[in-house]
Amino acid sequence: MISVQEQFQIIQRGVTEIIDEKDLKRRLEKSIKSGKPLRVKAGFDPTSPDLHLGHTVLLQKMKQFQDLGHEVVFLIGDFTGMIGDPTGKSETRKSLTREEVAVNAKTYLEQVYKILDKDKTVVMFNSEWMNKFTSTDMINLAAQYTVARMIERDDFQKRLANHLPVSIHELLYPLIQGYDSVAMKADIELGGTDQKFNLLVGRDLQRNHQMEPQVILTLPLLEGTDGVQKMSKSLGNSIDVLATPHEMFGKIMSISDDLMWRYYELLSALDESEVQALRQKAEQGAMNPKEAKIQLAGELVARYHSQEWAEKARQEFDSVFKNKNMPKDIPVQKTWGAESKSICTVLKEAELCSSTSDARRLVQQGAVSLDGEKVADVNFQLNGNQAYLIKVGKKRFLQITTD
RNA sequence: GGGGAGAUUCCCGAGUGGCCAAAGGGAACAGACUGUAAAUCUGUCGGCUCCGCCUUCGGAGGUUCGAAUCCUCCUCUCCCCA
Repeated sequence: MISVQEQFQIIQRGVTEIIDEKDLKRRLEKSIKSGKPLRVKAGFDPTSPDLHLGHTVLLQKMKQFQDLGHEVVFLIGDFTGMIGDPTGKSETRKSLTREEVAVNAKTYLEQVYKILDKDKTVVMFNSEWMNKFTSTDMINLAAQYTVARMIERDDFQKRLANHLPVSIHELLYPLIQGYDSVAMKADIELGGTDQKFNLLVGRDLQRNHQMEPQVILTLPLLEGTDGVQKMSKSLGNSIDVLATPHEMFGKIMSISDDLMWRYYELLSALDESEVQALRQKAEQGAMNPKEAKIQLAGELVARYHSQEWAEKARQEFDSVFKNKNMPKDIPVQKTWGAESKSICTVLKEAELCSSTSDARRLVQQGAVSLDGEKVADVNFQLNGNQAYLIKVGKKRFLQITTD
């Protein structure tokens, strides 16, 4: 059994805040003595079923707990998902239907096991206990918190200050999340820094239920590819865990140099000191930052696919962007009939651009080429029954074949 | 219940009768450059049979030669009073 100190070292790494450290150590000690693992809770909203790198910061931490022999509970907020967590939202989220939630939860789990140990993971749904909740129970729960305390929360404060709506049911969200901790007797709860308030409510409610309050661990939020907002599917700045090797590699290569270091810090398995060393080298010009980025992209692709794919993705990237070759897996489409079609029509029909107008603009900007020749004329006609290689911008390709 | 403010193109946000497909910023896309799809600079950014036409400014009507801008009703939101 690993000692308290050693466990603490591992747990504490990369964590923003631990409330409360002493509690955590005490509980670890108790766990070692009794041989009873701690129950670690992390809740997920089944709203956006695609797991991205932002989620993995938390999942990696969960994995560490698993490796330390604790019981990790992946809690799917299928009940709360119908409310929609107001955290960090500038507006009320739309509620999901039961069916949507169910489908999303399933998709979610499939992806989670890319990181967590499937056999060791306990999955719970909070509808398990929340569906049994009566209106009376709900009122009793709501009675345990005051409005003043609830709207202390940052998100509510901001929205209130900006004259944006806050619905009553949103105030219930932190309460239900907190009650989950009571229902499942959580020892520890993990969450992003934006979850701090909700996690604290869990402690309060546990106390009210004569339980020892859970220890809470907050983890930093990963910024999306834009480098500013937190990674989220709905903001379109995410890198999905299920992204293809090429896509994942490419997206990581496209982040800014500054952001790369942040990704190193939060995602890489490298030690802090190793990252520091790398950073120094790059900043002193002893190493091209591009190399550091390639290394990072390779590491992550290898983690979610394989070493082999990482290598392939790197070669492909070099080939396409460094040596300006054509990518290998160009989408192929059969030619149409005998009649000729204008270039813009072809681009639009092949969904290489969103509209004919868009196609015209691209042609006018010199972004479109045909068999390596730039197309300058918006009305350029392509013959039917003829093979072509179309390129739009740097990354959109289409091969038209005759057979 | 009473009084006031507001809903604008992907997002934020100007615009209060024609000069508005609608300022500015962000995102996105393209071009140049480059160490890469970084940074920087430039351009584009409703649709179409594209130098012209069509459809947008919460919804439905109306006034007007002409409305995102004025009027009426409706939906939603915020603030103040009770």
